[in-house]
Amino acid sequence: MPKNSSRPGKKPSHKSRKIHLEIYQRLLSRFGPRDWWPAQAPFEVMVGAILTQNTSWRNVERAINNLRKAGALSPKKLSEIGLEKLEELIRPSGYFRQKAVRLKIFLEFYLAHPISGSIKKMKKIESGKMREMLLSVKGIGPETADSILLYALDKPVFVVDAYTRRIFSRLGLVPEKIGYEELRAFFETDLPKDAALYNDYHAQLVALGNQYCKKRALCKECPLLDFGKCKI
DNA sequence: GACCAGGCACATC
DNA sequence: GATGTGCATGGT
Repeated sequence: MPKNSSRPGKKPSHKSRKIHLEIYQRLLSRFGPRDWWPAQAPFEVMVGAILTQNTSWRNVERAINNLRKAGALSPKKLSEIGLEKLEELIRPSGYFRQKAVRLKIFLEFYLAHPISGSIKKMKKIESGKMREMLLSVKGIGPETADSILLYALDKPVFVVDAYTRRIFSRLGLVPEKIGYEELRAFFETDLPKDAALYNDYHAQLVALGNQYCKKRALCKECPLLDFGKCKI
């Protein structure tokens, strides 16, 4: 099987599905529907997915606002803008030199055949194939690729991030050093292939992570504290 | 002032 | 294959 495109062929387990749905319901009743990246144009979501690499969303918003104010938040404008100007605009998101280059490389990919700058064309490409294509772009790793697939293209791909790993390993449901693909399969194997569910579930986990599951434990009032056996 | 945040590529062993 | 390192701003 090609690298990164496989889904381990584990049989779905009703028990784990039940655990997921119970966790999700609990988060949903605490945080309400997260409505993540709802009104944003898919292209903005893709830019945000790159800018948010290892960075708080607050800082990404500043960078995106700068791009918007400069009229640079379109594929054409963004590809025309100079590298130094782009660096200046996205500076608040951190790693600005790296990210400016990554955005430029991504734009080349996005504007060239077979996508030709069309979200519609991207959506038509089969999910696994699109994932492979995204992963072949320098600067796009698994989480960024999956964020684009799920939040920009509505593909049912579960996004795994640092919070996901921390939360589920602290709950004792997965090993602390579980790999990205393995953790993704932990969700995708046992849940229906439902982009809306994956979208909100992941957003709920980030909400939980932000408030109650930072590196330094913030467990007080965590809605999952009594769930399973949290190790903290 | 130290630590952390919605990663990734690359070097080294 | 696993582990370490550089990249950088802004909040706590």
